[in-house]
Amino acid sequence: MVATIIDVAKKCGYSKATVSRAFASPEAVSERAKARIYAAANELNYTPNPIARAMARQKTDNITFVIHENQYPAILNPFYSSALEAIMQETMKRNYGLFVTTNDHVRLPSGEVSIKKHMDGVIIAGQTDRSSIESFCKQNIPVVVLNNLIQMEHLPCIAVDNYHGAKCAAEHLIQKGHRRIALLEGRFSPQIYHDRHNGYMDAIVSAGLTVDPLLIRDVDANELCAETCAREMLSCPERPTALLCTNDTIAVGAMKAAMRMGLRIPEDVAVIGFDDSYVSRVIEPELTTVRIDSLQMGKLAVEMLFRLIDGEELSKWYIEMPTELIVRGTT
Amino acid sequence: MVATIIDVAKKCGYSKATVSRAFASPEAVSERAKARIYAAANELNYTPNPIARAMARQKTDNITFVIHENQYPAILNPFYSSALEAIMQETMKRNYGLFVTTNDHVRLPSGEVSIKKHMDGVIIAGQTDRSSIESFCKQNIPVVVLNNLIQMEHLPCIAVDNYHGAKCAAEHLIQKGHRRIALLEGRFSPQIYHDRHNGYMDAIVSAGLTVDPLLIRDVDANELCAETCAREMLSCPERPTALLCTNDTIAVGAMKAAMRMGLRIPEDVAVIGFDDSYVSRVIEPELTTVRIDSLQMGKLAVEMLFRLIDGEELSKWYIEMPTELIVRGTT
DNA sequence: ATGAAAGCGCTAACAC
DNA sequence: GTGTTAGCGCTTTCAT
Repeated sequence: MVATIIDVAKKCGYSKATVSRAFASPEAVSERAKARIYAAANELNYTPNPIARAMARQKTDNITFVIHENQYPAILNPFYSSALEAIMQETMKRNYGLFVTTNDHVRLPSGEVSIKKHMDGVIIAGQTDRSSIESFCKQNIPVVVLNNLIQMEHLPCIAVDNYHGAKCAAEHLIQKGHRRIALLEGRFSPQIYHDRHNGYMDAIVSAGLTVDPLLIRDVDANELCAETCAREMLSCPERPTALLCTNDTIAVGAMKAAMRMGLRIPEDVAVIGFDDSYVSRVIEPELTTVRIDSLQMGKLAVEMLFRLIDGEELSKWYIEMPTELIVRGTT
Repeated sequence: MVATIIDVAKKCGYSKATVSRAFASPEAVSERAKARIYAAANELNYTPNPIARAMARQKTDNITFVIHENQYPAILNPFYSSALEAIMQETMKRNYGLFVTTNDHVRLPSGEVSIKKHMDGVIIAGQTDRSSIESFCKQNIPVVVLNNLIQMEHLPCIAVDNYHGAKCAAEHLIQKGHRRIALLEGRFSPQIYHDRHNGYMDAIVSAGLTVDPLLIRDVDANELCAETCAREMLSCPERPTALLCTNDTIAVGAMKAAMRMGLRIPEDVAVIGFDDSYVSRVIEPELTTVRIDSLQMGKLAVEMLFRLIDGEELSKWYIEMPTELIVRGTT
């Protein structure tokens, strides 16, 4: 049906070995041969079959980005989408293919799970389980973990200095004169949750302010839930004058609550977000937020992964991304 | 290094055919054999190699989503990201793999371009070139085109009723009493551009209003450009009282211009967007916009593609998605 | 520079 | 229900 290397070989009179070389390592083939081979290939609409190539070379030239489904949405995820954008660009640059998947496993009839492995390497976004990573290791597939720190021998991780980010944000509010600073914290992975929580706590305590448990609330990281929560807090007699939110989506919800209650931002209530995702500059006034360079994070992940794929050594197995407070209009 | 089907066969005493069946069609294998085979497989950390499987079956169980790089950003694209989200979910449901790529071609040493084909089918988002589609056809790879109508025999396309959407939006503004309605149009593909343009024009003309060329402006579809453009228009002595924008990003830029000039929305100036993308509900007041069900669009694309992959007939080659005006706070 | 031949790991007739 | 065998389309020694 579709032309194969044999068809081309027959048509041009060279062996399939030479045809193969003409495509895979053209410098090893004479000009004369190449001319004939390419001509024959064009006539037959022949293009090399990458599956067969992968089979013979034991290499697919693909990598996979996995974002587990509990982190829904996957593509529309406000945090991971920009990391993925960068991963995509970098992967394309190297002429690799990119799989994107929420379920890196497939259930075998044996009841066991088996990883899908059309790929030479994997980037795992955030939450995952050790067994998942172990599966990849057993199949000798390099893994890089993005936005999560998993203690495992020779497992490259890129995480974020969340503690510092949250601390700076709280300090900024304190310095602006706020004394009742609420914390709306998303139910993220324990690691991230605690680091941001502790950053806030330490800033409050260091400043000699009292920690009011009523001002600390867990929320689901969506606008509606955040809005409801913020509205409740802002309705209290002793309402907070600032809302520190552990991601931008929560911050947007909080802003909506304030605006809809007729409060002015930042005069009546200040808001800070986290991540510096695209929403932070959509809302007006634009959101003061803790910036994480997630594009750079994605880029670093790809670079580490390709080093591993190429069999090189990694200078470090753990990278901590810095955070930086970006002051915009909501403080 | 990594265990193969042969290792398992040796270890458990069955032939590799039976081992293969135990994984690919377990119902054809006795319980006794399966028990032994799975046990051996587990000990060896064996999992079937999908490349070899694809090679033998001539089927990869993968599809590809291609969004050409001129439509940058790819993942962060406000329109295509939600279609991709749906495509992803649907694809995972069927236990297929999903490639995402901006360059579906790879340059061959022959100077020709060759498509990457680890996949059984392709969804192309928006702009593309005929030759790209023809390449896929020549390799017998089914293609579905999303958000673009390309006249080609047996080429499934899913596009949008842009004319109707723009017309409704303009009519809504007219009905609200607006007489100076500006049009900020993004430089999209000619098809989309013209349909939205004509929808606006027809509504204006039908209402007996005069078309003021000063009120019609092309813009790049980003916030900054839109804000600049809107600011200029709103600074004119005879400023428009409504801004019809051909996507939500432009509308957000326009809203920022108005807000920063101290104009109230919708009292002083009304704004309408297009797409009903995530930004429409981030901005406050929330944006009146023309809804396109892009999740559904993605879902339909996947369904059509799988029909083709499964060798079934398509009842129709062209689907036009309806549009619907969603009235929120900006009108 | 080119060719012959042995895989790569699996599936799918076909036979028993 | 299980085994035998012939591929799937390419790469890669090893010769020449």
